[in-house]
Amino acid sequence: MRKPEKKNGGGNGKNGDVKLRKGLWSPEEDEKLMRYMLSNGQGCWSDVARNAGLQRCGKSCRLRWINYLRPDLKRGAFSPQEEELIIHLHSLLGNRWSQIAARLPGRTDNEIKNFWNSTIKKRLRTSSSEPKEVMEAGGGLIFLQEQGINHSMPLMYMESLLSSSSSSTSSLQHIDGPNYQMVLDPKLEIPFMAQAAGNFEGIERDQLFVPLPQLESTINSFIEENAKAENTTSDSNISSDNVLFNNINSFSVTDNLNNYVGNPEETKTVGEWDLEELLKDVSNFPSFIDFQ
DNA sequence: AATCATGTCAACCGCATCGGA
DNA sequence: TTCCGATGCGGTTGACATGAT
Repeated sequence: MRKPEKKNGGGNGKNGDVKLRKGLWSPEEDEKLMRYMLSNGQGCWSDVARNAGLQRCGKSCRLRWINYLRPDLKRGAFSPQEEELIIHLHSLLGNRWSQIAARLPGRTDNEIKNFWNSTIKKRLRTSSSEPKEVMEAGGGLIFLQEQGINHSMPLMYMESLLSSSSSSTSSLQHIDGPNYQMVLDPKLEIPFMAQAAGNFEGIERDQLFVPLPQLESTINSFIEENAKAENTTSDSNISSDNVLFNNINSFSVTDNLNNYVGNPEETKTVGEWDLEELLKDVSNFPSFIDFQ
Protein backbone atom coordinates (compact mmCIF):
# COMPACT_ATOMS: atom_id res chain seq x y z
CA MET A 1 0.00 0.00 0.00
CA ARG A 2 2.91 2.29 -0.23
CA LYS A 3 2.57 3.02 -3.89
CA PRO A 4 -0.92 4.40 -4.20
CA GLU A 5 -0.39 5.64 -7.74
CA LYS A 6 -0.01 2.07 -8.95
CA LYS A 7 -3.25 0.83 -7.53
CA ASN A 8 -5.90 3.50 -7.58
CA GLY A 9 -4.16 6.14 -9.49
CA GLY A 10 -5.72 9.05 -7.79
CA GLY A 11 -6.84 12.18 -9.51
CA ASN A 12 -9.94 12.49 -11.67
CA GLY A 13 -11.84 9.69 -13.27
CA LYS A 14 -12.48 9.77 -16.97
CA ASN A 15 -16.07 10.93 -16.60
CA GLY A 16 -15.08 13.98 -14.65
CA ASP A 17 -16.20 12.53 -11.35
CA VAL A 18 -13.61 12.87 -8.64
CA LYS A 19 -12.02 9.56 -7.85
CA LEU A 20 -11.03 9.20 -4.25
CA ARG A 21 -7.40 8.62 -3.60
CA LYS A 22 -6.21 5.66 -1.62
CA GLY A 23 -2.90 4.53 -0.27
CA LEU A 24 -0.13 6.50 1.30
CA TRP A 25 -0.68 10.13 2.10
CA SER A 26 1.54 12.66 0.41
CA PRO A 27 3.13 15.47 2.44
CA GLU A 28 0.84 17.91 0.62
CA GLU A 29 -2.25 16.01 1.68
CA ASP A 30 -0.97 15.84 5.21
CA GLU A 31 -0.43 19.56 5.23
CA LYS A 32 -3.93 20.25 3.89
CA LEU A 33 -5.55 18.04 6.45
CA MET A 34 -3.43 19.34 9.28
CA ARG A 35 -4.11 22.95 8.41
CA TYR A 36 -7.82 22.33 8.10
CA MET A 37 -8.07 20.46 11.37
CA LEU A 38 -6.08 23.03 13.28
CA SER A 39 -8.20 25.91 12.07
CA ASN A 40 -11.61 24.24 12.00
CA GLY A 41 -11.42 21.44 14.47
CA GLN A 42 -13.02 18.07 14.12
CA GLY A 43 -16.42 17.94 12.45
CA CYS A 44 -18.13 15.68 9.99
CA TRP A 45 -15.31 13.77 8.37
CA SER A 46 -16.81 13.76 4.91
CA ASP A 47 -17.05 17.54 5.18
CA VAL A 48 -13.46 17.68 6.33
CA ALA A 49 -12.37 15.74 3.27
CA ARG A 50 -14.35 18.00 0.97
CA ASN A 51 -13.60 21.34 2.58
CA ALA A 52 -9.92 20.65 2.98
CA GLY A 53 -9.68 20.01 -0.74
CA LEU A 54 -8.69 16.40 -0.32
CA GLN A 55 -9.64 13.66 -2.73
CA ARG A 56 -10.01 11.27 0.12
CA CYS A 57 -12.97 9.72 1.83
CA GLY A 58 -13.85 10.96 5.30
CA LYS A 59 -12.87 7.67 6.76
CA SER A 60 -9.39 7.94 5.35
CA CYS A 61 -9.02 11.49 6.70
CA ARG A 62 -10.17 10.42 10.12
CA LEU A 63 -7.68 7.58 10.19
CA ARG A 64 -4.83 9.75 9.01
CA TRP A 65 -5.59 12.36 11.63
CA ILE A 66 -6.04 9.93 14.49
CA ASN A 67 -3.09 7.71 13.70
CA TYR A 68 -0.56 10.16 12.38
CA LEU A 69 -1.30 13.87 12.34
CA ARG A 70 -2.86 14.48 15.76
CA PRO A 71 -0.55 16.87 17.63
CA ASP A 72 -0.77 15.00 20.91
CA LEU A 73 0.65 11.80 19.49
CA LYS A 74 3.68 10.35 21.17
CA ARG A 75 6.35 9.21 18.77
CA GLY A 76 9.01 6.59 19.12
CA ALA A 77 9.35 3.20 20.69
CA PHE A 78 7.22 1.99 23.54
CA SER A 79 8.82 2.31 26.95
CA PRO A 80 9.09 -0.76 29.19
CA GLN A 81 6.38 0.81 31.37
CA GLU A 82 4.08 1.20 28.41
CA GLU A 83 4.84 -2.33 27.35
CA GLU A 84 3.99 -3.68 30.77
CA LEU A 85 0.80 -1.68 30.82
CA ILE A 86 -0.21 -2.97 27.41
CA ILE A 87 0.33 -6.55 28.47
CA HIS A 88 -1.65 -5.98 31.60
CA LEU A 89 -4.48 -4.22 29.84
CA HIS A 90 -4.58 -6.87 27.16
CA SER A 91 -4.92 -9.55 29.79
CA LEU A 92 -7.97 -7.68 31.07
CA LEU A 93 -9.50 -6.32 27.91
CA GLY A 94 -8.36 -8.67 25.19
CA ASN A 95 -8.06 -7.23 21.69
CA ARG A 96 -9.96 -4.09 22.55
CA TRP A 97 -7.27 -1.88 21.17
CA SER A 98 -9.19 1.35 21.39
CA GLN A 99 -9.86 0.81 25.07
CA ILE A 100 -6.23 -0.05 25.67
CA ALA A 101 -5.15 3.02 23.70
CA ALA A 102 -7.45 5.18 25.78
CA ARG A 103 -5.29 4.34 28.77
CA LEU A 104 -2.02 5.11 27.04
CA PRO A 105 -1.88 8.84 26.31
CA GLY A 106 -0.41 9.67 22.94
CA ARG A 107 -0.69 6.15 21.59
CA THR A 108 -3.18 4.99 19.01
CA ASP A 109 -5.10 1.77 18.85
CA ASN A 110 -3.45 0.95 15.54
CA GLU A 111 -0.01 1.50 16.98
CA ILE A 112 -0.72 -0.68 19.97
CA LYS A 113 -2.29 -3.36 17.84
CA ASN A 114 0.75 -3.43 15.57
CA PHE A 115 3.08 -3.47 18.54
CA TRP A 116 1.19 -6.34 20.07
CA ASN A 117 0.99 -8.37 16.90
CA SER A 118 4.62 -7.97 16.02
CA THR A 119 6.70 -7.47 19.12
CA ILE A 120 4.80 -8.76 22.11
CA LYS A 121 3.15 -11.75 20.46
CA LYS A 122 6.50 -12.81 19.12
CA ARG A 123 8.09 -12.56 22.53
CA LEU A 124 5.34 -14.56 24.13
CA ARG A 125 5.89 -17.23 21.53
CA THR A 126 9.64 -17.43 21.74
CA SER A 127 9.92 -17.13 25.51
CA SER A 128 9.00 -20.75 25.99
CA SER A 129 9.11 -24.06 24.24
CA GLU A 130 5.41 -24.48 24.88
CA PRO A 131 3.15 -24.86 21.87
CA LYS A 132 2.31 -21.55 20.22
CA GLU A 133 -1.38 -21.59 20.91
CA VAL A 134 -0.83 -22.15 24.60
CA MET A 135 1.74 -19.43 24.96
CA GLU A 136 -0.38 -16.87 23.19
CA ALA A 137 -2.86 -17.28 25.94
CA GLY A 138 -0.11 -17.03 28.50
CA GLY A 139 -1.42 -13.83 29.99
CA GLY A 140 -4.69 -15.44 30.88
CA LEU A 141 -5.86 -16.84 34.12
CA ILE A 142 -8.46 -19.37 34.95
CA PHE A 143 -10.38 -18.50 38.05
CA LEU A 144 -11.94 -21.32 39.93
CA GLN A 145 -14.52 -21.12 42.59
CA GLU A 146 -13.98 -24.02 44.87
CA GLN A 147 -16.26 -24.41 47.82
CA GLY A 148 -16.18 -20.75 48.68
CA ILE A 149 -12.45 -20.48 48.15
CA ASN A 150 -11.27 -18.85 44.99
CA HIS A 151 -8.07 -19.82 43.29
CA SER A 152 -6.39 -18.91 40.10
CA MET A 153 -4.07 -20.79 37.83
CA PRO A 154 -2.41 -20.21 34.54
CA LEU A 155 -4.29 -21.23 31.46
CA MET A 156 -1.30 -23.30 30.41
CA TYR A 157 -1.59 -25.36 33.53
CA MET A 158 -5.31 -25.58 33.16
CA GLU A 159 -5.02 -27.04 29.74
CA SER A 160 -2.79 -29.81 30.96
CA LEU A 161 -5.46 -30.67 33.49
CA LEU A 162 -8.06 -30.73 30.80
CA SER A 163 -6.07 -32.98 28.57
CA SER A 164 -6.24 -35.64 31.22
CA SER A 165 -9.86 -35.05 32.13
CA SER A 166 -11.50 -34.22 28.85
CA SER A 167 -11.32 -35.71 25.41
CA SER A 168 -12.21 -32.45 23.68
CA THR A 169 -9.14 -30.39 24.49
CA SER A 170 -8.98 -28.91 21.03
CA SER A 171 -12.33 -27.16 21.36
CA LEU A 172 -12.08 -25.34 24.59
CA GLN A 173 -14.77 -22.76 24.05
CA HIS A 174 -17.43 -24.53 26.04
CA ILE A 175 -16.58 -27.56 28.06
CA ASP A 176 -19.36 -29.28 29.89
CA GLY A 177 -19.06 -32.28 32.10
CA PRO A 178 -20.89 -33.88 34.99
CA ASN A 179 -18.87 -31.89 37.48
CA TYR A 180 -17.70 -28.87 35.64
CA GLN A 181 -18.49 -26.28 33.07
CA MET A 182 -16.05 -23.93 31.46
CA VAL A 183 -16.14 -21.24 28.85
CA LEU A 184 -12.90 -20.44 27.09
CA ASP A 185 -11.69 -18.56 24.10
CA PRO A 186 -12.04 -20.85 21.07
CA LYS A 187 -8.77 -19.77 19.48
CA LEU A 188 -6.87 -19.44 22.74
CA GLU A 189 -5.86 -16.04 21.48
CA ILE A 190 -7.65 -13.95 24.03
CA PRO A 191 -6.92 -14.50 27.67
CA PHE A 192 -9.81 -15.88 29.61
CA MET A 193 -9.94 -12.86 31.86
CA ALA A 194 -10.47 -10.59 28.91
CA GLN A 195 -13.29 -12.71 27.63
CA ALA A 196 -14.91 -12.82 30.97
CA ALA A 197 -14.63 -9.08 31.14
CA GLY A 198 -16.62 -8.44 28.04
CA ASN A 199 -17.09 -11.05 25.40
CA PHE A 200 -19.59 -12.96 27.44
CA GLU A 201 -21.62 -9.95 28.37
CA GLY A 202 -25.00 -11.10 29.53
CA ILE A 203 -23.78 -14.38 30.92
CA GLU A 204 -24.15 -14.64 34.66
CA ARG A 205 -20.90 -14.84 36.57
CA ASP A 206 -21.76 -18.13 38.11
CA GLN A 207 -21.89 -19.59 34.64
CA LEU A 208 -18.28 -18.63 34.17
CA PHE A 209 -16.97 -19.46 37.60
CA VAL A 210 -18.28 -22.82 38.51
CA PRO A 211 -17.24 -25.42 41.06
CA LEU A 212 -14.77 -27.99 39.83
CA PRO A 213 -14.94 -30.56 42.59
CA GLN A 214 -13.11 -33.28 40.76
CA LEU A 215 -10.11 -31.06 40.43
CA GLU A 216 -9.87 -30.33 44.11
CA SER A 217 -6.77 -32.36 44.75
CA THR A 218 -5.06 -30.98 41.72
CA ILE A 219 -5.89 -27.47 42.77
CA ASN A 220 -4.53 -28.11 46.22
CA SER A 221 -1.28 -29.41 44.87
CA PHE A 222 -1.13 -26.42 42.59
CA ILE A 223 -1.43 -24.14 45.58
CA GLU A 224 1.17 -26.09 47.51
CA GLU A 225 3.52 -25.97 44.59
CA ASN A 226 2.87 -22.30 44.27
CA ALA A 227 3.78 -21.74 47.89
CA LYS A 228 6.92 -23.83 47.48
CA ALA A 229 7.94 -21.88 44.44
CA GLU A 230 7.56 -18.66 46.34
CA ASN A 231 10.08 -19.85 48.90
CA THR A 232 12.60 -20.62 46.23
CA THR A 233 12.30 -17.54 44.07
CA SER A 234 15.99 -16.86 44.34
CA ASP A 235 16.81 -20.28 43.01
CA SER A 236 18.46 -19.70 39.68
CA ASN A 237 17.33 -23.09 38.42
CA ILE A 238 13.69 -22.29 38.89
CA SER A 239 11.66 -23.78 36.07
CA SER A 240 9.59 -21.66 33.79
CA ASP A 241 6.48 -23.35 35.14
CA ASN A 242 7.41 -22.40 38.66
CA VAL A 243 8.02 -18.85 37.60
CA LEU A 244 4.55 -18.93 36.20
CA PHE A 245 2.99 -20.30 39.35
CA ASN A 246 5.05 -18.11 41.60
CA ASN A 247 3.75 -14.95 40.06
CA ILE A 248 0.14 -15.86 40.53
CA ASN A 249 0.17 -14.85 44.16
CA SER A 250 0.94 -11.25 43.39
CA PHE A 251 -1.94 -10.74 41.01
CA SER A 252 -4.27 -8.36 42.73
CA VAL A 253 -6.96 -8.84 40.11
CA THR A 254 -7.70 -12.19 41.67
CA ASP A 255 -8.59 -10.48 44.90
CA ASN A 256 -10.77 -8.01 43.13
CA LEU A 257 -12.56 -10.78 41.35
CA ASN A 258 -13.16 -12.60 44.57
CA ASN A 259 -15.45 -9.77 45.51
CA TYR A 260 -17.68 -10.93 42.73
CA VAL A 261 -17.28 -14.64 42.29
CA GLY A 262 -17.11 -15.33 45.99
CA ASN A 263 -20.68 -14.28 46.54
CA PRO A 264 -23.22 -16.55 44.88
CA GLU A 265 -26.02 -14.17 45.87
CA GLU A 266 -24.63 -11.57 43.59
CA THR A 267 -25.86 -11.99 40.06
CA LYS A 268 -24.36 -9.08 38.19
CA THR A 269 -23.56 -9.75 34.62
CA VAL A 270 -20.01 -9.75 33.42
CA GLY A 271 -20.49 -6.45 31.63
CA GLU A 272 -20.93 -4.72 34.96
CA TRP A 273 -17.45 -5.48 36.24
CA ASP A 274 -15.54 -2.49 37.39
CA LEU A 275 -12.57 -2.62 35.07
CA GLU A 276 -11.22 0.65 36.37
CA GLU A 277 -10.94 -0.98 39.75
CA LEU A 278 -9.18 -3.97 38.25
CA LEU A 279 -6.73 -1.70 36.51
CA LYS A 280 -5.77 0.24 39.59
CA ASP A 281 -2.59 -1.49 40.49
CA VAL A 282 -0.64 -2.14 37.37
CA SER A 283 2.52 -2.96 39.26
CA ASN A 284 0.98 -6.14 40.56
CA PHE A 285 0.57 -7.58 37.15
CA PRO A 286 2.34 -10.91 37.07
CA SER A 287 5.16 -11.32 34.64
CA PHE A 288 4.10 -14.80 33.55
CA ILE A 289 6.40 -14.72 30.66
CA ASP A 290 10.09 -14.26 31.06
CA PHE A 291 11.04 -11.54 28.65
CA GLN A 292 14.73 -12.17 29.50
C1' DA B 1 26.22 -8.05 -4.42
C1' DA B 2 22.12 -10.62 -4.92
C1' DT B 3 18.46 -13.11 -3.14
C1' DC B 4 15.39 -14.63 0.23
C1' DA B 5 12.93 -14.49 4.68
C1' DT B 6 10.97 -12.03 8.12
C1' DG B 7 9.42 -7.90 10.53
C1' DT B 8 7.13 -3.44 10.68
C1' DC B 9 3.45 -0.50 10.23
C1' DA B 10 0.37 2.60 7.41
C1' DA B 11 -3.75 2.06 5.43
C1' DC B 12 -7.75 -0.44 3.80
C1' DC B 13 -11.87 -3.37 4.45
C1' DG B 14 -15.95 -5.03 6.41
C1' DC B 15 -18.86 -4.96 10.09
C1' DA B 16 -21.34 -3.03 14.15
C1' DT B 17 -23.36 0.75 16.28
C1' DC B 18 -25.52 5.10 16.66
C1' DG B 19 -28.34 8.95 15.70
C1' DG B 20 -31.24 11.57 12.79
C1' DA B 21 -34.78 11.76 9.19
C1' DT C 1 -40.20 1.17 12.73
C1' DT C 2 -37.18 1.46 9.04
C1' DC C 3 -33.65 3.42 6.44
C1' DC C 4 -29.35 5.60 5.75
C1' DG C 5 -25.14 8.03 6.47
C1' DA C 6 -21.43 8.80 9.75
C1' DT C 7 -18.39 6.97 12.85
C1' DG C 8 -15.57 3.69 15.28
C1' DC C 9 -13.43 -0.65 15.74
C1' DG C 10 -10.67 -4.82 14.92
C1' DG C 11 -8.75 -7.78 11.42
C1' DT C 12 -6.07 -7.96 7.47
C1' DT C 13 -3.18 -6.59 3.71
C1' DG C 14 0.91 -5.56 1.38
C1' DA C 15 4.84 -2.26 0.42
C1' DC C 16 8.93 -1.33 2.29
C1' DA C 17 12.88 -2.15 5.64
C1' DT C 18 16.11 -5.03 7.50
C1' DG C 19 18.68 -9.04 8.52
C1' DA C 20 20.38 -13.57 7.11
C1' DT C 21 22.40 -16.50 3.77
